[in-house]
Amino acid sequence: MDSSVAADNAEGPSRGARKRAAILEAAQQVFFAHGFVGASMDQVAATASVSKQTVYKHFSDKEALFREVVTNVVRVRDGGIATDFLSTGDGPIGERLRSFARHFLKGVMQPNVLKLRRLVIGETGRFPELGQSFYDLGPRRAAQQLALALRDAAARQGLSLEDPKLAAEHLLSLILWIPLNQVMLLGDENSFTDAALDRYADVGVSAFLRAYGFSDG
Amino acid sequence: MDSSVAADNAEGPSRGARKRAAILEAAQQVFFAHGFVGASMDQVAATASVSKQTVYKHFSDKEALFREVVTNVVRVRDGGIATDFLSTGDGPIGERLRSFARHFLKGVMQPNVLKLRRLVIGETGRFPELGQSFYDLGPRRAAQQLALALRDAAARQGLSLEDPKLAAEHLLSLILWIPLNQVMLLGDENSFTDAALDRYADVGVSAFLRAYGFSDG
DNA sequence: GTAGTACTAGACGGTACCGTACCTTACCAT
DNA sequence: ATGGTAAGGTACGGTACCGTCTAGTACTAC
Repeated sequence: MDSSVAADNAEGPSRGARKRAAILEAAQQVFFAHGFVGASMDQVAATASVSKQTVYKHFSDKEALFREVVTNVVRVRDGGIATDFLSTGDGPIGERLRSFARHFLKGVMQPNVLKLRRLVIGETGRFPELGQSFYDLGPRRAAQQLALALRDAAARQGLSLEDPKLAAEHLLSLILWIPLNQVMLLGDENSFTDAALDRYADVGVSAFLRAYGFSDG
Repeated sequence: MDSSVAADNAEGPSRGARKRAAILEAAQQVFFAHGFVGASMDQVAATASVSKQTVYKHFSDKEALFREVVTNVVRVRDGGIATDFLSTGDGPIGERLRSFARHFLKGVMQPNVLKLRRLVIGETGRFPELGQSFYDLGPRRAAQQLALALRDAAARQGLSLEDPKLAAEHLLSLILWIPLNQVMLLGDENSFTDAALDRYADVGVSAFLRAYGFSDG
């Protein structure tokens, strides 16, 4: 009864949309846990508390569901991570970069993002276009935005970066590599405390500032 | 007939050993191409030109074969990549690091190593200990050796690195991240020419030298 | 209330795969 | 040459899974 009230067509998403969302969430969970080949559609249906028929009414087959899951997570993730560096346009460059680095690293190291990355890397052979999407909307976009910001910041200090894109990617390297490589191979999603991640971000930024001649002020 | 002559027990490996090697190689190929779940034992047997019975005579089951394949590749790979930096103990630090970086990056970017990394990352959930092995014998060992070398080199220049391990990992970050992240997600094993890789190695080393105050001489 | 749509539950055909069993064939030592 | 061991070929039991089908049930709209 509650459900029918909640589904009052004034604002609530239609039942179809709700089922669809439940399936997507369940599929995400199952695919993240077992990979594409290891996941079964029965398992997805059971996890979503939905009949298999309904799954196939919303998604034509396993591959389509998988693609939808991945692109969905990429889309959601993308909104949260990359955009809010340029918004903090003022202040000393060191502080701005540290703040960006901490936020970015925390975003990349979220369990779901890690699982997604692992999944995409593992299925690169079967779904090349998903790796492309992930790369374009993740690292590539971040590097581009960062490159612009770095060029401006450098100009404001009277420096000129000869290759802002490279500088941006070096900064990302210094921030991400150590914890990300470790967690990718060792697989424990929760092995880093927030404080440890902040520390990696900070020392990465410091090394970057030294390498590219920014004065920290 | 030739085969029987070649198997003359003076020096040739026994038939069993040869079959075993053929199975391992075939399994490597099949696992690399399709992942653990996606690979079938029939396919392995067929690729090795061996009956399935023989496969199961040498390896108790699919998991054991998989473990053997991975640890085997890790062992082989390990011999080739990390060890020969300390051997070039003399010369200017910039040159030594550049030479190491080029060699190391080329080693890491070999198709088989990339496929192995992708496989290990993808199967971290099912085989955590393989990720551990890969990490210990790969990045971890390299970072440790590199840390020692960097500390010595710094001392020779009158510098003191407060955290040589961190410096080593920053160097590896700068060298590896850009091409490795790209190829992991985009999946084309041959997308970088040797010259492009050398360039990534060189600019990474340069940034490192600037960040850590080494004089290039 | 009633027609129509979305969903549930379970079964099924077809296929693929793991690991084993059975029997035949090639090889090696004596 | 001959017996014994390793390997080949193949079929099989059991299981799991995908995608479909059928039949019955809850919900929505008029």
